[in-house]
Amino acid sequence: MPELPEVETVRRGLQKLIIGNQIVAETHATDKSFPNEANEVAEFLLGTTVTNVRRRAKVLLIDLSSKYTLVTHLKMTGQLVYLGAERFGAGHPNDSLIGVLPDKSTRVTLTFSDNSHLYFNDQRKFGWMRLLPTFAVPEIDFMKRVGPEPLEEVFTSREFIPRVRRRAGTSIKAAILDQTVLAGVGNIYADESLWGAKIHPASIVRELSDKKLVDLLTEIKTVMLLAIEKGGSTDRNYVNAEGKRGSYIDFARVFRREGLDCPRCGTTIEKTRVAGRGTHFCPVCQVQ
DNA sequence: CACTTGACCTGTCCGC
DNA sequence: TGCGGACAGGTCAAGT
Repeated sequence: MPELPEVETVRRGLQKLIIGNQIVAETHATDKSFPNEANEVAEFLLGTTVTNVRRRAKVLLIDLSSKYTLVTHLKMTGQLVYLGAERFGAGHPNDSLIGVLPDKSTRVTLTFSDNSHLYFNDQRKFGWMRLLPTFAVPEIDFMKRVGPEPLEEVFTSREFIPRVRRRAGTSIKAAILDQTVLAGVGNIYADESLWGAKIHPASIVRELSDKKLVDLLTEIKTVMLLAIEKGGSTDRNYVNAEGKRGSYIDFARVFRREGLDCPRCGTTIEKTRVAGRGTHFCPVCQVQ
């Protein structure tokens, strides 16, 4: 599911909902979803309060007063949903995509002292949640290897171009999906950005001019900002911290629009496979 | 080293 | 309505 804009939307929601909350209980379905030992949980999670909610790449970081951090990767179908005490057991209000929680996809449940809850749901079980000392978070393999945040103003084409060019022999789509090149781009925003920059997703990196790569970085930043503004994309499972959908998909130009008209030139959008992923593009305005 | 493919899981959709 | 296969927003290990 979630790419940078979705995780950022969840982060913003949780920041409003759980900062200052005290955690009083934790349960998990399997050790794969939450591998920490019970004694670590008792010592560094239970009784602590949430001090901050951060994001790095597609990883969500919930800092605790114990100087530990709950590190969560939602992978394809993960959700972090908060339910206030007044709704507990009653399902979600309004336009939520979520029914009564916990449900069969619930992997981890945190209970706060006011009897509100945070649920980590994950249909496909690819995601995980781990308790780590806050200082140790940057030391995990993923954090050591992951590239720069695309929305940092200091991240410009000066840095982007040499990083993409390390993947000279592969497709540009594979290059920008590579989290060590830059952080946070996934399948939806890769397709959307490449359309914006008029680059065919299968173009080989070494064949692309620097100017094209400059355009691409501009598009990545623009698309990510718009997607955050729209609360992310709900293609299937994604919901924010309140269980609600994101609406970027209504503004998508190519993603999941195969058979429809390109909004720029009117040509029928095609779907193919690039870098092992379903890939949407306009065969006329996105040239190799 | 650079690059590609399959594996991890469950659910849904599509064609027969 | 049932059944098999393909596919789904991410990452990693293992293969070439």
